Amino acid sequence: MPELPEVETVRRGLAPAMEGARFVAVEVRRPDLRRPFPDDFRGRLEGATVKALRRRAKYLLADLSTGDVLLMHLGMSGSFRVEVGPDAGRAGARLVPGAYYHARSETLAHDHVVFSMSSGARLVFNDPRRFGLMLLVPAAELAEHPLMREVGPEPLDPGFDAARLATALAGKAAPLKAALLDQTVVAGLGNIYVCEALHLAHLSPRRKAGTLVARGGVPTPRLVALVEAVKAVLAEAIEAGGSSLRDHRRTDGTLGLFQHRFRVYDREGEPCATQGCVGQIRRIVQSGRSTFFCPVCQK
DNA sequence: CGATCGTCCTGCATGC
DNA sequence: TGCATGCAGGACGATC
Repeated sequence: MPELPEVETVRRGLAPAMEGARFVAVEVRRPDLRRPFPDDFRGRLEGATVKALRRRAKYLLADLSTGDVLLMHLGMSGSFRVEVGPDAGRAGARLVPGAYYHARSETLAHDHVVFSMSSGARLVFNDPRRFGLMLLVPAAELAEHPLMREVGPEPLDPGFDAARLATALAGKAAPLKAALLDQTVVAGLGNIYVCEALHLAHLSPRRKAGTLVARGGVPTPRLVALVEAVKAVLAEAIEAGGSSLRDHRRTDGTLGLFQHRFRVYDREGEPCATQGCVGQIRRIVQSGRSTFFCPVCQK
C-alpha cells in the first residue's frame, strides 16, 4: 500500500475538504477492518471539527475539536476519494481552485466508511483487503499510544540524519532491506521506496545493516549516502503524487506518476539505470517479500 | 531481547 | 474458458 509518499499525497488531497470542516454524518458500512472500530465511533466524530490533518509515518492523524485524534491507516489497499455534490463546481472550487473532484457517486464495492463533511465533501474510505485501520485516541495519549510510541524518525525531517540512523543500525545483523522496512528505525518506508533508495545509494539490500556504522557509532560515508538517497527518493515521489500501482490513486481520482520513475521496483531483467552500469535488475525474496536490485552496482 | 514466519483479506495475473 | 496457484504497496502476534 501506500507508503509515505502515497499517504502524504492522500493527506494533501483530504486536507482542503477536512481542515476547518465538521463531521456532519459518519457512516460505517463495514466495522471489521484490521481492528474493530471503537465504541461509539460515529457519536464521537459527528459534530467534531477537524483542526488539522497531519501525517506521521504511514498514519493520517486528524486533530479534532473534541480532544480526540482520529488515527487512520490505509493498510495495503486503502484509499480515499473526495466527492462533491450536485453543486460540484462550487464545492470543488471552494476546496481547491482548479482541482477536479469526483462527482457524487453510488456506493462502490469495499466502500467501508463515509464521512460527510460540512465543507460539502463526502470522503469515502475504500479498502478491498481490509488491512486498514481507524481509531480514536485522546490527544494527550497519542504519543504513548502503542501504535505511535515506537515509530522512528520522519525521514524528511532534519532530525533524520546519518548520526541518528547510525544509532539505530549499529550492531544490527539484519539485512539493510529488513532494517529499513522496520518502522522503528525510520518511519514510512515500504517495499518500493526501500528498494529505490538502496539502488540510488548503490547499497546491496543483503548487506548487514551494522556494516554502515564505523567503530564508535560513527556513520560511514555509505550511510551518509543512504540518508541522502532516502530523502531524495521520498521527496521526488511526493512531488510526483506518489506511485499508482493497483489501488493507490489520489483523492481526486488522478494517478500518481512516480511508478514511471522506478529504477528497480518491478523491473526484473531490465538494464540497470545507473550511469555506466552494465548490470541487470534482479528479483530476490527477503523476509518473504520481493526485493529488486542491481547486483553489479549495489554493494 | 531481537529476528524470522505466518497470517489477516481480496483481487488480479499467470500458467496449466 | 476454467481453475489453481502465487503474488501484492503493511504490520501484528507467535515463535524460536
